[in-house]
Amino acid sequence: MRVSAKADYAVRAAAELAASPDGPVKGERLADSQDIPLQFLEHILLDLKHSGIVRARRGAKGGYWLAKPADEVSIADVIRAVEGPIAHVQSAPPESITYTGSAQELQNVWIAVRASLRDVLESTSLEDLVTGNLPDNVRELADDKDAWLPR
Amino acid sequence: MRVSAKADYAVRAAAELAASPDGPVKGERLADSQDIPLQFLEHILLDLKHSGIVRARRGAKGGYWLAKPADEVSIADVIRAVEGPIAHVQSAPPESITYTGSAQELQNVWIAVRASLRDVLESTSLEDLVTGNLPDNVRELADDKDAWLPR
DNA sequence: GATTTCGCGATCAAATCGGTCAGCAGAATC
DNA sequence: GATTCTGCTGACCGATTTGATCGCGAAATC
Repeated sequence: MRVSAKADYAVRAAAELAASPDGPVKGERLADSQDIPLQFLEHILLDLKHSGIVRARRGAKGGYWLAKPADEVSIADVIRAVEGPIAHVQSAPPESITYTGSAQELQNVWIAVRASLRDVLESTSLEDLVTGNLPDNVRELADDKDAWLPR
Repeated sequence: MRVSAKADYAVRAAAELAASPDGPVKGERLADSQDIPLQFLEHILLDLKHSGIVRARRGAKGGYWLAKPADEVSIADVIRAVEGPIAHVQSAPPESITYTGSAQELQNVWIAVRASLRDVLESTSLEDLVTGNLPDNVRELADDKDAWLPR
């Protein structure tokens, strides 16, 4: 249940792209501005490219840019591009697992977990992220004081 | 963002305990009924014991039982006992991370992610799980047809 | 054709994951 | 009090994942 460095980096790089007016942005600039190891970032950007979130051109004047408008790319899209499915249990999707005995209802819980993650990550676009205009449901969750307490 | 085998096992074993009328349940029976490797399960049960969720007695007539009523133990408690904090980003709690530039709002998103996970896992008790009587918010999420679709 | 920048596979050290082994420590039974 | 049962615990293990780095090829620009 943790967010990997890779996913975190990916979202930050994508945000940086979303905030840059069109035209290619060099990998190095992304790495600098978000303090991400350049060579690692390049692999991440490659993943993003493979899943159609980003485009790239080489050579001088080359760089990366978003393949779609920033309001059509969700944070979930970005995470999936680098990490695969968002909420797997034992490496299998929750809808494919069945439990026996007293744990029978557990599948519903994992489904609910995935749904609640999606509610946040799917509804927040890169544009929401860079403008600070988070969707109401997300803002509500983040504004709850208890949400900031560790456990 | 995945649920480990350990966490899955832990919840299932705890559910089995919650469903068993008091009196110690042997590790072997838990392992059998939930199809978990016994020796691995014993480590898990030890974690649960160390965090005060379970008690145990050795020897003949020994076994494990819940230290508290099943409606006072949440699934979140169980997961935390074996996996540590529920939603860390790069191994750090989201409230301790600060982002710069275009990613400044990202912290709020991670906080919201954690909050939404808590909404599900904290509100569901072992009793809810074994009776199938899931909290309304959880049931609502699980009943959504879209929640069952892979992505 | 020189330079710049991405593309991508190979490699790597360290950590994590899922699990087994073996031996010790209490509790019950005889 | 000896035996048996069952949990307690640390050591260990192979495989995978994580978080990178290196090196070289391929495109684009000048």
